[in-house]
Amino acid sequence: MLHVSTAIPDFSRLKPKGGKRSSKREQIVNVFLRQEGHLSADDLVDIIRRDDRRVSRATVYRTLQWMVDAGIARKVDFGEGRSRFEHSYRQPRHFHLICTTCHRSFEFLSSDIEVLVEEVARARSFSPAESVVQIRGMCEDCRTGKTAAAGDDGHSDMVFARDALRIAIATERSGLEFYTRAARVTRDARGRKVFEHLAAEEKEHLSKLESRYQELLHRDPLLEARPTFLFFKGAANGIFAEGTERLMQGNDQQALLIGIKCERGSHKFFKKYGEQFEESEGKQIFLEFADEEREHLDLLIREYKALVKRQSRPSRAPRSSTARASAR
Amino acid sequence: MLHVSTAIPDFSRLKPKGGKRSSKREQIVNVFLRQEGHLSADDLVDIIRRDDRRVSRATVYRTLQWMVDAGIARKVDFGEGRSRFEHSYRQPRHFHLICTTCHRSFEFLSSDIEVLVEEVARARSFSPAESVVQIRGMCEDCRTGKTAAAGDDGHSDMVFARDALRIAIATERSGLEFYTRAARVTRDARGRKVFEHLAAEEKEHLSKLESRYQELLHRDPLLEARPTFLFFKGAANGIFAEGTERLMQGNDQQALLIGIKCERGSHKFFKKYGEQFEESEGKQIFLEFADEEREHLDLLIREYKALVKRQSRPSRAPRSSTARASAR
DNA sequence: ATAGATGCAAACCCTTTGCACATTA
DNA sequence: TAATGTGCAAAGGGTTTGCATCTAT
Repeated sequence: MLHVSTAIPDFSRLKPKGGKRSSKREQIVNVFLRQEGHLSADDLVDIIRRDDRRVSRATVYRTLQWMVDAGIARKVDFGEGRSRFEHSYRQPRHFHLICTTCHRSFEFLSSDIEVLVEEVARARSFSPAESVVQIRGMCEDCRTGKTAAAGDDGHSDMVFARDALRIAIATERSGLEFYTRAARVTRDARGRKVFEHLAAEEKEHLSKLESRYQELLHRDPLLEARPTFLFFKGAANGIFAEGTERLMQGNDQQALLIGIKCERGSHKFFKKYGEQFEESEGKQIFLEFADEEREHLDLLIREYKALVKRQSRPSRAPRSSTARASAR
Repeated sequence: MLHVSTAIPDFSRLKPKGGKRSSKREQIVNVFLRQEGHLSADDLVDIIRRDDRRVSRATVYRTLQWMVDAGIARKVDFGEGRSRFEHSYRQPRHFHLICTTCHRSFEFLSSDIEVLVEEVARARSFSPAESVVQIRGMCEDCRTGKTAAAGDDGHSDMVFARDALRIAIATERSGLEFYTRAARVTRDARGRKVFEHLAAEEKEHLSKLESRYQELLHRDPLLEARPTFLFFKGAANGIFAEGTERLMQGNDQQALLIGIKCERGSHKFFKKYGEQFEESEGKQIFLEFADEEREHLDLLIREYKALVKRQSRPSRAPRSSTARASAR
């Protein structure tokens, strides 16, 4: 039901230490890459043997080790007493929901959990290399007694793109709210104009993102119902929301500074994750969004500098100190 | 270096299905309970054999299984290809930092991570039974090349009590801030008095908690430097902070409602965790704190009802709208 | 020709089990 | 006595390895 990996990268140059080409290894690698989900060594042996009976178990084990070294595969341990292997080229580290009844596993990413994990590690002076987050329990299918659609989940690129768009849209919305309010509370005419300009841009880009989202849904009408893959709550809701709240308490200069801080946080976040992901529509969305935030950031910085310059001049505009009692 | 388990519960009645008393099993259980940290079956065999050569590996495995069934031990899998076992009577599920260099492991608890994990599970209609969070990397000792103090960390009850106190103090502080501000913005005289009363109570209890904290430090001067075990950021900082912000936008009635919501959240949180923990000073602190919050909650509810009643009467008291600028 | 890949079977590691014997209720 | 615990050795499952053989460069 879920589509097969589309863009298989050139793994031939990924050889760990210049191994030789060999038909068997390539065969095993190809079969592995064609599979979705989390395979045990035995699963892979079975699948390989369907095509070619004369492949030894040892070769499969050796090839799996080779793939791990080459960065093609990642070894995961679900506590079953044996290892499983998943593709590692397509996406960075991620977390798992593991059904202890049907033994299927489902992937998700959570920047929020990652942030907390990093905080814990820092607090304990620990250098984290790899984090394992596994939620074990019973999946919906097993609970409701549905005929579990065989195989693992193997999240598709489209779900990834959908979630990336949702996060971008949520961020864009809170950015729009921020600039709208900033424009309202800014007294300096030029500053207000900047915020109005940015609000207009956010609005335009928001509608672009929304139509892109619709277009995605059009490609797969069932897409919206698919389970969430990216849990990026903090990023989607938090970055601008906090700034918006702080807007009321500051002057024009501070409003610009808050905007700068928000855009910088947003830019860094989307860039960081965008770069981690492998080639995919979701990655594109993250990187494009990072670029847009960067542009806003640059504009805000320029305006901030200009404002400081203007204010430091002797003939600076008089500051109004009336705190408007806006609708409360 | 870290103290040995103090209050070993009566595990003789914890027998899974009425097993018989036997010297060997008791011997193994006692040795296990005397150890700190995460032992492999082999570790345990070695230790047992130091006392008594005539204990078979099979018996140790069987006894470990028995302890898991009895709730004395918990099996953990650190992905080493073998199981490890930790005490399970002292604390509920927790997470691990695992040093892949020296193979020691360190425990921590994070309600914040737990909350996120539950959110993910809910979003994917998954019934979580058990969550595994492992941060793998390099510990401070290995990074700085210090002579790693052998053995695992085995967090002590005192660290637990210290962290429980810290969380209680942080919550108390933000509660104090909440009531102080609530008293300032409340127009209704009786309502104001309630908030003032609660603020005074929080202040008093705060100083009690602080002196208890000092007393704990006095018992172990190095305690403050020990690494954090409880990461309860959201609980410590979040519950009242949000309410404090919302205070400004509401009327007296809403202030009471916000207070009720905060105290209820706080009470539920401390009760939930307090009940999970095994007998210890930390558990006591959590439960005592939960009780205090419950009292506040009840008071607030009574006051809220009284206020509603008064306001619904025709001859209601005139509202004074003077916001007292109390000592700030 | 030579380094590396493969197949096979044996070895390994951790863990469980069958069975005879010992211990406890 | 009946039920359960223990030791020993064997078996089990997953994985690795030694070695002879094969295959690409």
